[in-house]
Amino acid sequence: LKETQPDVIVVDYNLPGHFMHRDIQHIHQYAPLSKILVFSSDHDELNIYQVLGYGVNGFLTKECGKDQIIRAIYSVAKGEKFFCNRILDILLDKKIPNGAFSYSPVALSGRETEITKCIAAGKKTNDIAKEFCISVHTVRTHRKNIMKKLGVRSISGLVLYAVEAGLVIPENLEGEK
Amino acid sequence: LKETQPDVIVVDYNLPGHFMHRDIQHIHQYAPLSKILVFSSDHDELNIYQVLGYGVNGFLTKECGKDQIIRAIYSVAKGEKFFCNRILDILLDKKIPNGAFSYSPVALSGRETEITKCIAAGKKTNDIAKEFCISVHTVRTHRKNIMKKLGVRSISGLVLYAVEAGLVIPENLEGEK
DNA sequence: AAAAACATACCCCATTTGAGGTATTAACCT
DNA sequence: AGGTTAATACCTCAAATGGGGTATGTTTTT
Repeated sequence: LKETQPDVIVVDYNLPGHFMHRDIQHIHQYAPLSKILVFSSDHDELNIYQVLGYGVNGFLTKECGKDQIIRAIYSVAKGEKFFCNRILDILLDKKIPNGAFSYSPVALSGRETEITKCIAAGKKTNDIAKEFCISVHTVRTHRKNIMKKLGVRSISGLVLYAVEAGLVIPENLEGEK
Repeated sequence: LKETQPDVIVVDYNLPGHFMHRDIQHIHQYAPLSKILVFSSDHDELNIYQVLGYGVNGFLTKECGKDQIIRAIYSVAKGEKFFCNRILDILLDKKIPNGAFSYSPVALSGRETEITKCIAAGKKTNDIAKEFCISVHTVRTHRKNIMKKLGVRSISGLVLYAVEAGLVIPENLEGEK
């Protein structure tokens, strides 16, 4: 592999005794210039996310038609990315809950939303109270109402909601250090 | 629009005085069977996420070549999804930080990772101790070490890290109710 | 063989959460 | 005028957190 440096590598992982999803990463390391097109029927989303994270250029599932497979290979070779519908659905439905419908089964009030953001950003009740010039009690009351509305029993749940609702972008972790 | 119900609708939003990104949602409502191909040079990622969340079938940016645009229209008409590289990069880089490189400036040990997952999933220290059959003290120690490694001072920060690292999927909030 | 990392367990203590309340004021809806 | 929601503020109390330690045994690395 190191010598050949192919234009496109088509990998089918999760075949018993063959490549595992972890190996994709190694392929990427040994042949960094090659385009990687994954072709797998993996159904484990975490696996799929991980593989996508390795920097592959395309991902097809076994449900794809021949036509699509051929187009995928050409597209990937050209430097484009090619993900089949199932993968895109995972990416969109699961990771982009920002669409109005998907995160508003419960509606937080304006104030509640602001406070949710702060909590998710790791701010302490005290700091939030200062920031908005209101009493700690008020912040606590808001938080309780929020958690009740969301049906969540911990900060963790609240943060997950905030991420899901797009109130915080995880990468902004920096500010919390 | 309601009468025509076109096969494919190509929308260019964010043109002053024309469609705004919010309108995409309405198009989707009035012509639910039409495929929507968005063509925009929007650079606001939150906007883009939102538009993607509305259920569009394709998204091209102004950097796309003619060839790609044509293929996009045909693909979308066929029921496939078509997103150009820039959009896919946003989706991948921002939402899938699983790549070894992007989340391993610090490396948590195996146990630490497991415990991080649990904490991010909203489990209490007690429950985690029971789950792994270890002492609460141990869990606390692990958590402290984790937080130190991550340079984070709260559960919130820890959860954000977990999301960023792909250890939890935000939508699994359900289990926390 | 020595050093570093991991997993384990315990102590202390001040601060915060979570969960249960109550209450007042303003704004908005009908 | 009467009801609803929002935002504000306060109370109590058990439980959990965060920050600071120490310690021991087992791997893994050097």
